[in-house]
Amino acid sequence: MPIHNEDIAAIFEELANLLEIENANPFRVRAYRNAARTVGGLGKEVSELIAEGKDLTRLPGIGRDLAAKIVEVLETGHVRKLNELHERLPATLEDLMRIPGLGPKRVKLLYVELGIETPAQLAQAARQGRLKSLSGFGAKSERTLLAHIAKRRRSKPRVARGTVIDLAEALVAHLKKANGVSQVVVAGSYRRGQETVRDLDILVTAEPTKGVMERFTGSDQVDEVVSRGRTRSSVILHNGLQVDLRAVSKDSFGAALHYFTGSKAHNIQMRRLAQQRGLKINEYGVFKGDKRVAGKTEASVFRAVGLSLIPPELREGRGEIEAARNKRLPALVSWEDLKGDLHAHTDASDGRASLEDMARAARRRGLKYLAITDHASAVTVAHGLDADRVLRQVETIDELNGRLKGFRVLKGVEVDILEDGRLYLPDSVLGRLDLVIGAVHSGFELPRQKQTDRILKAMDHRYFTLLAHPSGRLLGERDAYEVDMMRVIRHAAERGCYLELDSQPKRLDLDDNYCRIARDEGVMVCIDSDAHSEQGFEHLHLGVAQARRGWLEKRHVLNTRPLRELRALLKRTMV
DNA sequence: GCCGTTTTCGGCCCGACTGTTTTCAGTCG
Repeated sequence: MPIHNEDIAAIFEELANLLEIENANPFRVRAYRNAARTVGGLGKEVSELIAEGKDLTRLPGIGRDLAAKIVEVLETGHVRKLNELHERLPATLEDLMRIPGLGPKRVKLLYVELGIETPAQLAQAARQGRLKSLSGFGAKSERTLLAHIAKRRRSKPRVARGTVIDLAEALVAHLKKANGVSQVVVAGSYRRGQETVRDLDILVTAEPTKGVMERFTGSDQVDEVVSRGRTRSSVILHNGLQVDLRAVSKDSFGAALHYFTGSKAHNIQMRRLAQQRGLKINEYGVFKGDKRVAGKTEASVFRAVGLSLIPPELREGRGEIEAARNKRLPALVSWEDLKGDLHAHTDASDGRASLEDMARAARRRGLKYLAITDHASAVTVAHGLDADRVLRQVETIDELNGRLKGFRVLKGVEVDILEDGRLYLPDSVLGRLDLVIGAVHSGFELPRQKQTDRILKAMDHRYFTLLAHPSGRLLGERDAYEVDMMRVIRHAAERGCYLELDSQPKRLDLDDNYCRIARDEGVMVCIDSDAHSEQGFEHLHLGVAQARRGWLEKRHVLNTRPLRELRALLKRTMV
């Protein structure tokens, strides 16, 4: 059973929780939390870094002790330190910690004074009115804890960012109508373009703040008001999503926007940097003593600590501050850079619009070319094309290109990679096309080695150009299949083929980490819509955000090239 | 437990809101 970074992060997080309950040095606790965040947010598997001979103590927040514990987990699957703690504290205390309103101090009190170890025991004690005997607990605590347990409102699952965009924009429009409001921005992981979000953080400038707070907590979308203050309120919507609102003055807007955009790791690094320069950063500004020296704009905050503005998508504490300091920030790819789209479907397979309608919709979006890549598949649910129908579509495209001005439809196919690595269509057909996208649509359960070999073999095919949605994951629905992505990326580099970044809200596949690795390994990424309708091209915005999170510049993205250059790149040099 | 153009000790990011208090601890982001 391979140990993944998330497993190590979970162990460190549990160590932090249990140590906190034991009243350990809070900075020691924080060290475990920082390490969990570092390992969890790492692009590569730690096991891989070790295999490459990298020194783990060079990772931020990882020193000798924690590096040794990481190795211990990888080698044995557990950490002795955690086992020791479990001899004194039941593992189920973690479940209690996840109940809103319960932290280490109160969990410890519950356990030591009342012997409560599980949420069920807590509920029973609350119903019997026994919690009131503890200092810090009252009748209100008993009621709210019971409600939380009944609703099972634990840590909420993350949802795909693409599925909350409409909601976020509706909330912004709603708040803009409140009295005294001038600016409304969704900050947080949403603004950083993260593929999934746990909640929405909305920042407003308002004077006074009363009107906007009332309008926010009184919205008919709100199921429950968690907290309501003068500058900060928190609600849970009917769909379960938590939304936090923060109001600041205009003078603090930049500092607050920076602070609430995060990420946490980025903010901590920024504050350390400020400290080193004798400055203090909080959400109201950058301060030298009592004097505010910056804060009206985000740029002013960065400038105050000697940095140029770091785009939100990079603010993950993955080296962006160092890059800014060295004036080596990437010039990130943007929506305007995209010249075309190499992955779209028509009603010939599982799309909803005709070939011509799709082409015209792409042109309306400002694109110069579009590859039609219907499914060629044994999977009948997608109405896959067979060889004859592919060839007939080739003729239709030739005819359409004769009529379209200033736009080119490319002939392609999304062909199934069979379990043995062969492609579903014969060379006689594939050779007639401008590009061939290979995709895994079956055999998700193959073991890692077989899955990897299967994909590598497909990439060796003389007509293979692009690997579609390389991991196969569906956010919130299906995990990625087991595959050695490093070998896939390196093989793409050797064979001169490309990797797709599929922009579908639930795919966003490649993910940001592998985009960055592809960049480092010299493999170009293609940001595709995988559109199944005329509206599907909108999703390219999501793909661009993901690419930016992966530090990709225009030159790293295949479909930023004009048609002539693209054609040259699609001609495989290796055979 | 980590970390170092004020180094190997003595610091460690910062503030708002709630409930239970009577001046604040605990939790959260």
